[in-house]
Amino acid sequence: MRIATWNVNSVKARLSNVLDWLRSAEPDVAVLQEIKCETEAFPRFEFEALGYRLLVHGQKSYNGVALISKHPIEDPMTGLEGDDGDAQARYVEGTVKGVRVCGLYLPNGNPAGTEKYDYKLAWMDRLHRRAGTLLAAGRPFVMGGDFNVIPEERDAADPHAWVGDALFLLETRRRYRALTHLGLTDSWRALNPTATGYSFWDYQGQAWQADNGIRIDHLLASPELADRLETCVIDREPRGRDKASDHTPVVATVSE
DNA sequence: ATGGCTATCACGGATAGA
Repeated sequence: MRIATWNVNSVKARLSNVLDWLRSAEPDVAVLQEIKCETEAFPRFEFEALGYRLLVHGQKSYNGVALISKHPIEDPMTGLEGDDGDAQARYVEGTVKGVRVCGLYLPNGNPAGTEKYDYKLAWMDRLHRRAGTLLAAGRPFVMGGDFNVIPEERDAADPHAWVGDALFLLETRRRYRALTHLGLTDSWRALNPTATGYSFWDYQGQAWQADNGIRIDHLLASPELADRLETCVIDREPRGRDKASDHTPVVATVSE
């Protein structure tokens, strides 16, 4: 079973690129971030034509996430618990073939020292609580998405450029580490322990051409799922295309 | 580098991203 995450940066602007990739990579399940459209405006037909079922949680203009699956999606859920006043569409959850798949778009948080950063940290605390709840259930799950967290210096081509940034601040990384300390496994890092790999390259400054990237898109596997991990790769191909998203997909394979 | 690209909304330029 192939599980993917991809921040597409607008599902409408990226439609042909996303569909092309789905046809070639054939993930069983994928979580998409920054669809940037309302739920009703998601290009449902085009995805269904490729055999995908959809769980969409959108909003106008910004954010928006989706879970797409070749298999039935059971117990669908949208929104991350813990703040009834949070109107931003950043979280979706559903069970596919016995695996609880969580798709998330973690707040960017810049600039640090503002309410935006406070929102990011609070959101991470809520995610931590959700992970604890799922761990207590004892069933396999994966939290995948754009975490907007550079876990370590080696996850940035130019780590000094990120000092003071909300993606790399100690408080941010500490909270990410709290998730792994709960027992979640960073799938790509676990299977590529000494490799360098990035999942995002800025549109500016020739970042892609210079491979000046950061690794911020992650698939965190629960212990039950980590035992089944076979491969995890960052697929750089879509990033090199015309009209590319600034993120590229991360794909894990788990035994059934 | 004072984020020098991109998408959205809405039709100019602000807002957000990372």
